[in-house]
Amino acid sequence: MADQVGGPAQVVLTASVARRYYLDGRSKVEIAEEFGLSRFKVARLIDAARDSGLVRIEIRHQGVIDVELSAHVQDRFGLQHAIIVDTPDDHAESLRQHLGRAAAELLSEVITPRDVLGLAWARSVSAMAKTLPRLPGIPVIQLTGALSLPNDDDSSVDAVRDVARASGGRAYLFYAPFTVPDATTARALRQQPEVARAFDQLGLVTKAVVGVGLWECGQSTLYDAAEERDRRALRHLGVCADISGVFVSADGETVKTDLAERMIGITAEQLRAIPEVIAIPYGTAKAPAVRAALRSGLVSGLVTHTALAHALLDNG
Amino acid sequence: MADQVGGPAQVVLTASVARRYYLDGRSKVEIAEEFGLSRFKVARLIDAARDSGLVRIEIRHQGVIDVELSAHVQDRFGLQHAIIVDTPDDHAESLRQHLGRAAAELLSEVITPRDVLGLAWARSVSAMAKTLPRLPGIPVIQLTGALSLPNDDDSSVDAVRDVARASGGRAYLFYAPFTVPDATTARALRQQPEVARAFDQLGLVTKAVVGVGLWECGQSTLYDAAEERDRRALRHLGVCADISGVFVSADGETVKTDLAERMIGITAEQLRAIPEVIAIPYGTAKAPAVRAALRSGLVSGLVTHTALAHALLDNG
DNA sequence: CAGGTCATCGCTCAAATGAGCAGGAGGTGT
DNA sequence: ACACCTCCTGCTCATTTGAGCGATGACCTG
Repeated sequence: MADQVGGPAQVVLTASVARRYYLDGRSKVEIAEEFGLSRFKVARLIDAARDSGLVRIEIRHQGVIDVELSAHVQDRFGLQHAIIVDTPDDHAESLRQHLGRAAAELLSEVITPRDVLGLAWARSVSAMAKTLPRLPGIPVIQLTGALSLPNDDDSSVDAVRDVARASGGRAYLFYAPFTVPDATTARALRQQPEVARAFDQLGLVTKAVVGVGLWECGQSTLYDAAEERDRRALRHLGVCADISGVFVSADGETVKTDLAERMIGITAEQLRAIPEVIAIPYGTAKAPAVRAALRSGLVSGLVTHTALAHALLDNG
Repeated sequence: MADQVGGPAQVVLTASVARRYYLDGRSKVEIAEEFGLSRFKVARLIDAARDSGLVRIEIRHQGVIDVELSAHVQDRFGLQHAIIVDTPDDHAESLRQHLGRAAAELLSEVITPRDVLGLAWARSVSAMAKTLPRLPGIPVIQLTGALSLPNDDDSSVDAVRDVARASGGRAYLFYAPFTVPDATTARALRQQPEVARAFDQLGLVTKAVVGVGLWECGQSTLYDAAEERDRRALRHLGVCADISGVFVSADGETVKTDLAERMIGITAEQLRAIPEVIAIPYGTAKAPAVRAALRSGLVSGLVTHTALAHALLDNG
């Protein structure tokens, strides 16, 4: 890698040849004729130019996406897509907006007119829905009920409606809570025409966007909304992450729970049947949950920020 | 050139492919197999990566040589060699040393065991001789007499002796002034055994190093040493530059002068017969003289500094 | 919904390129 | 001086790559 090109005349010649080749896009044969050299000599000069560092090639992106890190994460976890946004993560709201925008761009890029889109309830999914510019006219299916949050004007329904409006396709939405006190109520709700109609479409969903929660206080809206009994029960069952209501252990196994019977939402089997599931997690604290989600194989796409990506790689 | 790569997934894919291709040196076919693409797709991604600026290729040299400028000058004036040294030009002595070092490197690079080297009298040639590391055992011929300079311990003879010592070859040197008062004395001096022996070799010289002076006060040691009559006479003859005693007009024509008969040195014809003549001019004021010298075709190699190179190109 | 327009894709064929090899020049040690 | 050694050069042949083409599909418009 040290400058081993030779004397100054050699350096100048090498630089000229390298310029013609890399910057002007000439072929080595052309260059050989121009300089009166053999094409082999030209090839060796160019090799020397690269080895010596006289030619420097760098790949970088001036946008907010860290392409190297994205590729690394994608490769490391065998994902179909990984978008790592280089953004400060001190403010949750702005972070969510940035990730939402990136996810919206990703979605509008990968969606085709033949797709059927599923949306789970999550604040990051809502953020995405708001910045989504325009989609082909595809059906949009609501995957889960909604949890009402204090200081929050979004709901799962809004996201589905927003996206369906952007696409011009049909919206399968319903108004129902994510969790109810008992299994009977849940069954009854699932019989509701709107809910049933949406859930009938679940098998057709080809792409979905979900959130990921860590089964700890403040790291999952589902956890925060649950009763203490359920929190403990699931923790004892080894639940580490919830993927929009589907529970997963630290080693990536799905976990069957009683709570599931009291929920209005997609099941683990149905989620696994979706070819592409994009998650939009944020916050380094969630790293164990994201790791579990990635291990489970339920998630095939990831949109997140650099800090969480590094956390994933450091101990992944 | 604007980012026209597509969405974020595309950007990440393109970056990965570009990395594999440019940084890891994989073939496009390999990359295509690895990513499950056609090799055409890979090629188009790589093209897009270059066009969009995602891949940036730059050619630069961390040494003192400005390779781009050197190549430009070499091309512009059709030179065999051009070495432009990027060095501050406020101090003549340090400038001379830098150019001398560069010229020494150039010379030791281009000289072969079959060459016969000619050295003219010039301070820059002396500077070169001092830093010359080692050469093949070749003959070294003194091309001109010497001018004694105040505050200067060098002479043409020293340079020839230094270089001959570095090469281990034979030195054809003599002790004579560059100019004498009358033609008769000059003829007599040329009959001197040492001088005659050196001049007999002139036809064999294959490479020479010379200085270039501008025919103005302070820009040519020959001018400064000349009498006022000669200064004016040559100016009226249109002399612009002196190339180690060979006079050239601004449009590059050699100029016959009376002064030439009173000089001990190489003639225009003899100089032209030398396949490679390297000049080491410095100081932006000399730009017109250097231009004249390059136009004359007598000089085929140039070692100088960035400021003079820019001056040459600006109005060349 | 039909037809036009545009971009994208993968193909063919010829040119460009790389890996490895043999010959030769220059340098070196005995 | 001689043999040896190493570096450099240009070659052959197989692989890689690029230019241009037709087909496909998405989007636009009437």
